[in-house]
Amino acid sequence: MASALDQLEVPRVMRLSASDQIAEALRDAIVEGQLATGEVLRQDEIASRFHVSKIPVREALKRLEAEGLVSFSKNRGAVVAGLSSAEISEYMDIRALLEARAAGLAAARITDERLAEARQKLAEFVASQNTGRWGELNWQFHSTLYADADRPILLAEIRALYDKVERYVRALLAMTTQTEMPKTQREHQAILDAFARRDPDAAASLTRAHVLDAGATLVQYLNDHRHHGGNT
Amino acid sequence: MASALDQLEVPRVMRLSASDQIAEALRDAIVEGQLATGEVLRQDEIASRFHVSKIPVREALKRLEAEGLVSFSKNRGAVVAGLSSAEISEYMDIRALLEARAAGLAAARITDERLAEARQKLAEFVASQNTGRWGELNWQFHSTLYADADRPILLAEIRALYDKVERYVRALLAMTTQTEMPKTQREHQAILDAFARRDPDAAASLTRAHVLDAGATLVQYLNDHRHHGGNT
DNA sequence: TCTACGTATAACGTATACGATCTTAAAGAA
DNA sequence: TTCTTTAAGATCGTATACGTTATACGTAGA
Repeated sequence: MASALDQLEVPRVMRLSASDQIAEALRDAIVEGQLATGEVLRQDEIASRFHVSKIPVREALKRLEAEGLVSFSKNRGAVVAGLSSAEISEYMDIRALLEARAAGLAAARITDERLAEARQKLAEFVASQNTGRWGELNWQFHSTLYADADRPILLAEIRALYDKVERYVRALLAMTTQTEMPKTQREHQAILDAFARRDPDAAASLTRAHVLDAGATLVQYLNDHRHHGGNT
Repeated sequence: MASALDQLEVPRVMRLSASDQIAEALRDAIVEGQLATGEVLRQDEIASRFHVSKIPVREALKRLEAEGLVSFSKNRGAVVAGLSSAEISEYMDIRALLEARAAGLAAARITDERLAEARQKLAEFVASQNTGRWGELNWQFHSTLYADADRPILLAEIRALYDKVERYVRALLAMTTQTEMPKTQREHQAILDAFARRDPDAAASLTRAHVLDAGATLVQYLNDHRHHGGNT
């Protein structure tokens, strides 16, 4: 059945619909903190920036509203949603539960190859000087560890939670570079060691503590720096 | 500032945007199982049924896609999303974690009034002959118990998980009415008793077991009745 | 009869258009 | 001056319109 057609690379332009592409781009911008909380998302402006009409823009915004990243007010459009410190605390608490579960499941079954991969990611993280990439490297390290749990939905839920708080974590990391980083990396190493021992209970409890610690640090930082704990 | 105008009830016909109303209606129909898995959701048909154009319909469908209740194929439109038994198992596992957390938090701080309210809901549930309302009554009982946890986001996450699996739970309940119901109600009573004792650990572990048990029963039922474990 | 191709029809995704609502700022009243 | 009113402009939410893509069916050839 081999033929010259097998060699043809189909360009497959337009892999995603316009609304999906816009949702992706806006999500990235919000998650990375390029769009600040409360910023108004004017449909016509976004439309012309992407060279499309408002229709796919609105569909993208509706999707992001469902994801909790933007919020609509009737006849007043969409703004980038923000989280109060209480809400962030809740999300980190839920993350701790889900990540501990994923860690416990994965630690019992992680392969040597995956372990090596996680080691590699952690080394990249430690070596990285680019603070802008820390969020991504941190995610790659943890998600690699969770991969052998073989729980795609659990992983997706964790990722969704990650996206909601990522901007706040970034803001904190940008401040406390040398203060917090060694502790974070010690925790990472301890988690990796627990996985290497195939110790599910240790992996789970260290992961839970790691996330809760990050959450507590984050909430304290926000309560200190936000004048009186508002959100919007 | 008082005037006769204050007494006028504004009809407030357009309380929600068209797309939000349609999203609500479609979500209810999917969650209640009125729209079967795989059913095609034709935009023009839905639009004419609601007396609107396709635009708000598409926005509603995009929102439901983000919620995981429908799925789009490019240029082929939307269908009601389905879950494999593995996916249902994952969701129930996550529910068990989150509901146990909510139960543990709430049991420590539940008020007498709330406890009475939960007792009332459970009595309604036990007395109800209308199997169609069981899903709602079950939710009301559990969410009443969780209310004093004062964790709105945790509660919303639990609700979202509930919505994803509700149709499958319903399908099961419709079958095994007399077999499973006494056990379920015994578990409900035990949970309520744990709350009454303000025993967070018992409330959490009983709730976890309750959800996991429902999940296991559900998955077993589906594996027996779905010819060879497919989804869609 | 069966397979491959071509055309028709239906549905999708998006652009354009338009009334409705909100915002802003100027004009007028206190 | 300061507060209220009002009119203009901007932005939203949705209807209509249109090109594009998938599916179904009929037709030609083996």
